[in-house]
Amino acid sequence: MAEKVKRRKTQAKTAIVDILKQSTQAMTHQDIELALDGLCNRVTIYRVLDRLVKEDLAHKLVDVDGVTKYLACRDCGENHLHHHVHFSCEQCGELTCLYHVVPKFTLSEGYHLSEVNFTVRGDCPKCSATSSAAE
Amino acid sequence: MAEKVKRRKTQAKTAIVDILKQSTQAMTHQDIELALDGLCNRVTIYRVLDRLVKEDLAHKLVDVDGVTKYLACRDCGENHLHHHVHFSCEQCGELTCLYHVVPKFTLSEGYHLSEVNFTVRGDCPKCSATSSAAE
DNA sequence: AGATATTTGCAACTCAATTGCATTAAGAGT
DNA sequence: ACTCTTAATGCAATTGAGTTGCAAATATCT
Repeated sequence: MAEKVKRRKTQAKTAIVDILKQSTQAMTHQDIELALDGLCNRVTIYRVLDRLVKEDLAHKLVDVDGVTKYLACRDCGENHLHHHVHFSCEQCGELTCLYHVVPKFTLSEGYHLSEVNFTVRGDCPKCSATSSAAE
Repeated sequence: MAEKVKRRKTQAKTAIVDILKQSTQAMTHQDIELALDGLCNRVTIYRVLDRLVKEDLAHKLVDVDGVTKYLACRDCGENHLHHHVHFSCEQCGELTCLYHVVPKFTLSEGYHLSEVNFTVRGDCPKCSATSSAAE
């Protein structure tokens, strides 16, 4: 069932992993394409990202507004799940992980959990500090 | 700032509201188009749905996999926010509201919350009952 | 019924993401 | 170092969701 595929270390893959690791927030395909500055084709980026997700080197997550973003696996440790809150700032658009904020909830009998996606929208500390004068 | 627009009760709007109200789960644009069976144009559905969301008659929400779905406003009461958990079944693909499951969490200082999207993936009671024999 | 502005249909368009296929290049074996 | 196998890439074309501009239709008010 589990297909064994030999992965290769390529220029594109290395570059994309580096870019993701350097970013503190989730990046869109476009962000990555821009950062790569023509190093490889658009399609290759999609394919590399898919592979990274399969290899548990990156997370793929969807923002509140439906935008797909990627994030390097970092503090995930053994559980690859994203149990913590993702914060999506309405002003600067940044999507960051609040690793320390883990919501508590209980599912009813019969529900089997496999994956979780908690996204909270609002103003991040930086932006709410800036805009507080305007209110 | 708040534009006052006179809304009209049209055939398409009435039909779409009915369809959404009859469904126990969130529906995609495609689901609705199918249910309408040619009653109106694709574009009209998009526009009606936008209006319904503006009028607080429907919710627009994005599934874990990035698929946009719509849901009739029902038990929302005064707060239109979706603080409860949305459950997305991996097997049957249904997206339902678990109104009684409200996660508890605390944001750090400086974060201002405006909207929340909690989606949990896994197997719903129906599907996990069916597939339990296979394991 | 008539005036007016909302709503609709149509066609064309944008944008993200996918696919097929020929070519390139990892990396394992010799 | 050379060869072989197959993963990875580039390119062009395609799909599918969602949007836009504009003319025609129609709901609502007087």
